[in-house]
Amino acid sequence: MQTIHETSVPLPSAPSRHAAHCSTCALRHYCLPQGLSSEDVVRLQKVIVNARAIKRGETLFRVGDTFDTLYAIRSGSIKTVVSTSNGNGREQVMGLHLSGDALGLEGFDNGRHACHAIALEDSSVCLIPYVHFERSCRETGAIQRRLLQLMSREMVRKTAQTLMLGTLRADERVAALLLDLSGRLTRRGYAGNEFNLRLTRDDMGSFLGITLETVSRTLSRFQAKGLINTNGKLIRILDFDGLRAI
Amino acid sequence: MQTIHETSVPLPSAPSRHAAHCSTCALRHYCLPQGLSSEDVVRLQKVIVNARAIKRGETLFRVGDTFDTLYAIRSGSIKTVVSTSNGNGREQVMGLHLSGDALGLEGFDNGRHACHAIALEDSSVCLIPYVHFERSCRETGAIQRRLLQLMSREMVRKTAQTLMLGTLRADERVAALLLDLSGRLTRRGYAGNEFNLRLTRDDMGSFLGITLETVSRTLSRFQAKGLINTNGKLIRILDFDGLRAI
DNA sequence: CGGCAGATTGACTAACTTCAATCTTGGTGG
DNA sequence: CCACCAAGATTGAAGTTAGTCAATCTGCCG
Repeated sequence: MQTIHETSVPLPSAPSRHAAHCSTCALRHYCLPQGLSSEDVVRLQKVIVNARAIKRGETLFRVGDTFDTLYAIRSGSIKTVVSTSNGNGREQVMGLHLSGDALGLEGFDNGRHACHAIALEDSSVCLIPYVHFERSCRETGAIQRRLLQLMSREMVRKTAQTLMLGTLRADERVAALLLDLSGRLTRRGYAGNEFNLRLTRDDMGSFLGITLETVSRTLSRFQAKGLINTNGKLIRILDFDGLRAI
Repeated sequence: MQTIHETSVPLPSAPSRHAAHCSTCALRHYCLPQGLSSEDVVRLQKVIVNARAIKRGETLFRVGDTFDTLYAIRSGSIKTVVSTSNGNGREQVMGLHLSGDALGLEGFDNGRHACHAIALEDSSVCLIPYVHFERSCRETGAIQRRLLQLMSREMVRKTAQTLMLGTLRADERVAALLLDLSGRLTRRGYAGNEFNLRLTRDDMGSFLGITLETVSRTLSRFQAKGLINTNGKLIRILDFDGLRAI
């Protein structure tokens, strides 16, 4: 009954499945179970399928892939990318997802994924077959509520992103990205003032709606002002209030 | 008892199909019931509370309001507005919602609304108390699936908006707005080539991430090129392909 | 050690904003 | 019903920001 659709998941490389039943899966203790009772968590465990590893640069799913699996990042980081329907080839980095984040929720709409998900570093994700998950939602109100909350949160996040693109200037956008990332890392227990930015300048620019040159110039200017210390992808924030004040 | 198409294709079908029993609430025949069996629709009817009228310029809900009700627009149009958390007062029109659209789904996240909803003309909305609705979701898989799909669609829409703000130039944005509106009106059975834009130039600019002057200039340029005919808020599209080609 | 993708920096340019001056329209009170 | 007023729309000119093009520079990986 526990059919795993490995074949429907479009990874070119052989997926390495963990033997352990996802004992350290981020989904179980970060992403979904918040606010669930222990019985509910047990129930949820049953529908979570083993984690699976993807290497840097590999694709977890692509636009148009059948949506039959929810993903939660167990470790690493993943970017999502979409293209203009216009067909003129322009594409944009839409999201940067860290460990504990859910992935693929946009697929509900028409049963197919609406973006590409690409690993920014060697990562591992949990897979949750959607059919099993849906049943759990129906059986357990708390799980259902949690899913709705997750989707709603994703909408709020997207709203913030739209607001950024609609109202902020280039330097404000860069500052906002650094502060957002810092906060998310802190909440995950990592250092919030010094981190390794996995995105290239090109990716950052795409995400922020500016060119890679503007990103580079802005970071240099921040450094000159003593707000940050940057050496390629390694970034250290020296003056949080200064960044917020931009 | 009329059977509503159990279609797996999630595109909103023409509302004219349901126009026959379109007597009271848009939600009942447009927004939610797509893909539901007739028994499910009956079940859904029970939780829908009477419509409520709001006048032009009035606010349906505000940021911070307790989230306990879902809304669906029965007639009219409503804009949603958010402010930068930064507190520097900048705000942006985030969405333009027409009859049949759901509203307020962002409130799941933390139990409070994350935006203002303001009527652009005299409108009426359906109210669905959330507690009742949640129960329906649990009882009926189809209703649950429909809700998830609605939220997912909202995410896809937001993604498109973000993509627009991140990649398009001013004239492309204006063209995209006109075409999007035209398509949505057509799908609702209205004329898609001539419509009354309820947004002010300021609102349009805010939504598109450009200034009202740029909006005005762009519309004038479109008119000079013979793409549209504009007289204040009344807009007639003369050359769809020309607009798409921008 | 060499090749190459990514990053930085500079000079120039295009696009959009800002400021400002009318013009138009819709609503309201006399 | 009309005149008036205020809000919205249009258009012009000047100013800024960010984009484009191009030339290095850096560091990583085989």
